[in-house]
Amino acid sequence: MSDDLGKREQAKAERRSRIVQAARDLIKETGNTELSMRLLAQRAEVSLSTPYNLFGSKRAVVLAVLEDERDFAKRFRRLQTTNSVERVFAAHELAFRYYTSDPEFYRTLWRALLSTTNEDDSGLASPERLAQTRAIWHGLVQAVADEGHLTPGAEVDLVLQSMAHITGGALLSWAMGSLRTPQLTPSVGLGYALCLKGAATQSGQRLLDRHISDYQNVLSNFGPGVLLRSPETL
Amino acid sequence: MSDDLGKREQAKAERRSRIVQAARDLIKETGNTELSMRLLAQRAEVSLSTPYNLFGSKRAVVLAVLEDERDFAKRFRRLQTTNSVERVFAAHELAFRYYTSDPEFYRTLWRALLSTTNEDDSGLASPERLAQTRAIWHGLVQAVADEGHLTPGAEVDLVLQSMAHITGGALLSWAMGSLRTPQLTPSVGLGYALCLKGAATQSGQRLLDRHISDYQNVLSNFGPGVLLRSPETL
DNA sequence: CAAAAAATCAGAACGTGTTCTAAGTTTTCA
DNA sequence: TGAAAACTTAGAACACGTTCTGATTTTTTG
Repeated sequence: MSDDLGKREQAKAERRSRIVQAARDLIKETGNTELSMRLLAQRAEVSLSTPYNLFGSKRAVVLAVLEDERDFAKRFRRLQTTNSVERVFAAHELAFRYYTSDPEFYRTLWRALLSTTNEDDSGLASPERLAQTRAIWHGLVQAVADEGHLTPGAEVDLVLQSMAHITGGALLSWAMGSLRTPQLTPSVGLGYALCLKGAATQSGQRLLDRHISDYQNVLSNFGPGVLLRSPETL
Repeated sequence: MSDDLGKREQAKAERRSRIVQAARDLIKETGNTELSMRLLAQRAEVSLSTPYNLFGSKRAVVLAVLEDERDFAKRFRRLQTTNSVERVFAAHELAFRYYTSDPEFYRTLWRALLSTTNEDDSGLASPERLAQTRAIWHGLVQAVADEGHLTPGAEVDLVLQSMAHITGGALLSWAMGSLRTPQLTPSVGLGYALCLKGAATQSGQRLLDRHISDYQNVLSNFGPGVLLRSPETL
């Protein structure tokens, strides 16, 4: 009776979390095997219809698993570094540690997101999460500009967009198997550094050079056996 | 009898091309609607099994449509510009003119490639085509380096990789609806320019600055209504 | 020319995501 | 308390990609 959001809503939330948890467990167990909605329903002890009532599609369920798992914003807050440039790369490494710490899991997740057809536009994350991480990254790069490391003519939003493309492209290659897990973080980091340096002042360029050579060294150590895709993807 | 590759092989090639053509027609007609294998077989006047015998999967058929449609290498050869930097962007605009000239078609194609599960690794293009376009782009960027526009320490292959990620990420956003068609080419071009400038010498930076401001101007004209994704895609 | 090899064919079948219907069950509300 | 609203449920159904079978046709080959 003194429930905050009613008994009905509470039961719904409980089913929701049971579904998300079952989905996560199934992905972690079967790994490569794509999880099926029938199996998921069985595991979560709900009917096949229920996930569709509560989430709308398999894609939405997988997305919920992802958002349940990753709490980038929280971890990000306890990030302290000397200058804005260092903070960008600390955030980057923090973000990608999720993927590299459990590659099988996140690769499956990412693949499931890609494979399910997106009738509307939906994108690859919920609007709220999108806005949140976008705000974080905007703040990070804006700080670089505010500290005088970016050319006044450079538009922060456009640099961010290039960085977003690098992220998406790298994760795509990674999910498809063209990019191996140890290369993922440094490859994206190098891309960030190059883009930023392309918009940087001399002081910024100096700070970025160290990261560029660091990432380059890591990547070069993989030797010529590295699988590379041409810029002309299609 | 005097057939070059036997009557049987010839008939196979004929069926192959009929299937590819039917697939292209169906995509061009129905646009948004994903083409179904049953409809495709009916249209190509073959049985449902035949496309699987000849191509192996729907993904492979779509890929064949793509390679049939795009002949980037051929068009690329008659590209003449003053210096290596200009040639990079001329090639870029040439490559993306395919997509922007028939957005519906290529978006559907690109989506079909993403949606079909890739059990092995296969990537997003056939190995031959991949090697070909990769060779072209490697030559383009290597020329920039050879003309002294790139820092000696910069590794061409790694710059190429960043550019490849930008391409993939942008096309992904575009296919998912986050990036609109008029923004596609300038957005990728800006990314290329930033990455290259990040690895460029002063002479190279001067040449790239013009492209950067050009692309920035185009993109700024779309106003603040631009849909942007954060670097933290997931 | 006849046997053998190769490919296509129609059609059924499997598992998939998703939708729908016709019951049940449980909460809400007057 | 009792009616109404909200949800879940089991189960069938649809279209899809893909695989398989057995019969048929066509090309090669000796």
